[in-house]
Amino acid sequence: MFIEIDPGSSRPIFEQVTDQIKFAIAAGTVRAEEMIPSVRDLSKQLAINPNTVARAYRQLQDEGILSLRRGMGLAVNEGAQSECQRQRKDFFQRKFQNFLDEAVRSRLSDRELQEILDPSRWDPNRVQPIG
Amino acid sequence: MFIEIDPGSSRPIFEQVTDQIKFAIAAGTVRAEEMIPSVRDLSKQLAINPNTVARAYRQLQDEGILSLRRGMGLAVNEGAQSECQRQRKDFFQRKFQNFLDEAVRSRLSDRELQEILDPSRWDPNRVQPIG
DNA sequence: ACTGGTGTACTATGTCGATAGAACACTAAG
DNA sequence: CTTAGTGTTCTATCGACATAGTACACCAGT
Repeated sequence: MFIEIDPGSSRPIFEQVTDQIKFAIAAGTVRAEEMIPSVRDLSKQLAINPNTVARAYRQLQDEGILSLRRGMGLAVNEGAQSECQRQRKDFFQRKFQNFLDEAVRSRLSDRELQEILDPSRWDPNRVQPIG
Repeated sequence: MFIEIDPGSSRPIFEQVTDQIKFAIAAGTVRAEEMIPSVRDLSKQLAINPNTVARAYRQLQDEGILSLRRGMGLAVNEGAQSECQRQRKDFFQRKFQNFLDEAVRSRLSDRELQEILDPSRWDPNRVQPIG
């Protein structure tokens, strides 16, 4: 499981963890019935506090994504992948809509918006999927 | 000057204020040599603490966007509009690039991304410019 | 001079995210 | 049984953000 954390982001770290674990499940990096990294392992890998990871794990249990195997760790639930795929799609849908809304509210010109969204200006090599 | 604050956002309120004032200057809602609302007026209008507004104003002075008229208030500087337009363009450019990067990193499929970005699915009436 | 309106500075309080460290109950493996 | 590794819970501390309230120096208008 490969996760990246941005400490400078205004988004809380524990939410970044829950997001990225959901995305990993949606992508099939971890499949149903498989175990996810332990609280202590992931906290060392990401150089963050174990409590922060534990908080993310607790929330994923509350959402029904993960289930506790006592003494073993946490496992991905059966229907989790399709659920995470739905949430991922919704996550980016909402994010892009917020982007458009804010652009309109700040009176960004159509010409400027078109330039920003122009696919021919994207850099497909700037970022690569993790894993 | 019309500004909207989202108290639930993880982005600090004082940064939301600086952003929106820059956007208002970029849009020409307030022009050079004009005064912006007083600390106390804007804090009442937005229902936030005067100290929060003061912090935003102080930062805008440090950036050279506003200038102090002692006893009067703060005025928009001469070259502020073009500067704010540059920053606004850059702000949304960066925001959209982050959106794309995060989508790629989470392995969102090209088909899903295309659906989200499809202009024919936008709702042009959902949001209106402020002012 | 006086009043009222500017921005600014300061202390105190509360919330929230994050860290640090300890302790607990549970279980697999030796 | 012992050991080591699970997740969980708790207290304490820190920093950033926001609020509340007060005080100050400055200036326009009357």
